Amino acid sequence: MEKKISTAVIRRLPRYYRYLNDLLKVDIKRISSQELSERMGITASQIRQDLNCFGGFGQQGYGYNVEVLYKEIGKILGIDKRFTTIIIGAGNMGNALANYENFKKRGFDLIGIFDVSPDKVGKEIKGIKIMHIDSLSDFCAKNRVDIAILTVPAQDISEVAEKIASLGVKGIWNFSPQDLKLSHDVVVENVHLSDSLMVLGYKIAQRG
Amino acid sequence: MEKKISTAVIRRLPRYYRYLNDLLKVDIKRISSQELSERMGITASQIRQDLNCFGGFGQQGYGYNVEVLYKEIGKILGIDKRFTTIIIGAGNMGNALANYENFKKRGFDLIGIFDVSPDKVGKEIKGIKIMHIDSLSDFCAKNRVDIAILTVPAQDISEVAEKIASLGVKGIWNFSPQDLKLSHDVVVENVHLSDSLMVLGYKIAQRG
DNA sequence: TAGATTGTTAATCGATTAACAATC
DNA sequence: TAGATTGTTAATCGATTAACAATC
Repeated sequence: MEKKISTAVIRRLPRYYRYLNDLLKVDIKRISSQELSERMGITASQIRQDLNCFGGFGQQGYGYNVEVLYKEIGKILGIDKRFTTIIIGAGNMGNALANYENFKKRGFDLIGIFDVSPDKVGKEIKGIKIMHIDSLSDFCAKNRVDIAILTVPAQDISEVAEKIASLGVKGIWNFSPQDLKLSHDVVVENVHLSDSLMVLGYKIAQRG
Repeated sequence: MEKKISTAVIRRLPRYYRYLNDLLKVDIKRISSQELSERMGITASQIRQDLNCFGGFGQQGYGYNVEVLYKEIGKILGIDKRFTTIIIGAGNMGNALANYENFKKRGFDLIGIFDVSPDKVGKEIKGIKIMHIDSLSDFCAKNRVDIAILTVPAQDISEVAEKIASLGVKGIWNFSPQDLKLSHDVVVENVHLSDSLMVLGYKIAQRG
């Protein structure tokens, strides 16, 4: 019976990963929770608590070996694993994400792009032909698709999402402004850009 | 002495706003916290608690008037206010954001785009000329800029961010993978896409 | 060994949920 | 009025922080 790890902890992992990578770049070999805490702006206690959810990666009196910790967090995050992804919606956002070099490096392989627009279908992004969304089922039958990236501009997202979910996709990265309610067991990660911008606006207005 | 409203509450406001908008669209005039709770997947108690941070928008025995509540939350979020924005980094992501219709509707007016690349400077996106980043100071001196949207691909973001902050920008919407540490009092809202994708990967791997 | 710093337990703080009196 | 549902206080739950014994 493994203990449940809270979302708050998980969301901090990529942050740790980034900071450790920065340390590696400037050749820092070891770091204490205290020093890391100062750099990241969180408490040393929280860092130790977080890391100990996954194991004892440090050493008393020494701190943490940066490279070891970096690798361990990478392992926890599944950096070694590879995921196939498809993008649904070949608009500006879909295009931007298709061109994000970082994702491939992190184990996410783009294998298909879909759209409804006849202007787009047949064209290529990053050497990948844009297919019509009607061929989605076929494509998923022939290829294992782990993650669908939804960048369809608005409206009837739920239908598309439901379809994707039924095709055995394991996760959805949702850029549409809608929340998804799915009947299948699919992991959904939302990126609600408008929400984020509105929060920024609120905070600015508040600051006076 | 106004009571401090937690970030958790504020981050839920845009979500309420969206759901209320959906209700308006299908002509639902009133809603109880109970019914909204079922739609949104959060507790009725939390909804009432959240809303009462800002005022008593409901009516005992009746519930909430959808339109009134929608407008009130809009007011809280500052939807009536207008913010000028500039985009720094005219790459794919900058391009995608510049083309986002929603933002204008929500009160965010794009008034400038900047880049370093000679290929891009002089070209237009959405009728806005891309300027060289060296002209940023000049531009900010001549125009009030509320929000800077940072979509510079990587590296020395901190320098650019620090500069922007010194020019009197009130908020930064940060799409770079770095966290910003600024000496000025500027509101920063991060959109760490790689972090988000890694969390998705983690959850999928976990699900087994 | 002495000093440093972790791993871990206990204390605190804050956010969520439950309960219910107020009131439409 | 009776029924419904809010606004709000109190209880619970979970996450963060503090403290310190274990140990390198």
